[in-house]
Amino acid sequence: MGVTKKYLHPEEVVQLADLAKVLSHPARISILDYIGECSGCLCKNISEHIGLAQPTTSQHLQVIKRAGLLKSHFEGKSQYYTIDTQRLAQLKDLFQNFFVTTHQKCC
Amino acid sequence: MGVTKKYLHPEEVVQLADLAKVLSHPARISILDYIGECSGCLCKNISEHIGLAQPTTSQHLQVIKRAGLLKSHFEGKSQYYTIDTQRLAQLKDLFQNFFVTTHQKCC
DNA sequence: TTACATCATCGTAATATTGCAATATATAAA
DNA sequence: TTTATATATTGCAATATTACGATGATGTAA
Repeated sequence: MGVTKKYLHPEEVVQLADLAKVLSHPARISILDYIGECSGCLCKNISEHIGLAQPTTSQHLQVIKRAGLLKSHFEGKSQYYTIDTQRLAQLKDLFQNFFVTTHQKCC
Repeated sequence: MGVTKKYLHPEEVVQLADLAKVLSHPARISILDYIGECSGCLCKNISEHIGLAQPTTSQHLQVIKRAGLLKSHFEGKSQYYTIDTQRLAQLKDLFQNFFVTTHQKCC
């Protein structure tokens, strides 16, 4: 019915799925790529760079931020986004762990 | 409009997003976990184990299979699913690559 | 103050996803 | 052949996601 039955699955499985969902849209990967490159850029810059409207870009930014992958600070009217490298490393480990564990079980 | 504008993004970005989408549902992660454990199990077993109906489970299995992460072979009426470990390793590298590259750019 | 720039939120339309009952298909066993 | 078992497919309802125009909120500069 369009509703994911999260309660069926272990907490850590749901968490990994939620993080994968953040990366499951190309715009959000492009955004992370771009922010990494310019290290501190504006929503407007990002929106122009990836070719999506400003509100759409803002929405994607919120999704990434909610997952903890982005930090931001205002300088006057402008909000500069940067990647939370610590959280990124954490994410990397989670995925790595999943792949390694799954692979080991198979063999 | 519910439609992802994939044409805006580089091919490799779209590919990574597509693979992340496979992992973006807890049922599909649970399925991979379970198949890893029993290494060769039936749709019915899986459906009972994760608590989703058989058709729903079958759908998820197709999604994972389409991404190349599952192999299967029939033994009589039964279809045994196993993980394609080579493809899994490939996926691991893709994600790893993304995280490392993104992290390096930031610093 | 006014005018402008940046960004988030709201409202809405189009489309995608999730889940299941019912059904179809195919093989095994009786 | 009939019956049972395993799985895929179909059809549908509920919900989620994606995208954008319009609007609101906030701060800067004139």
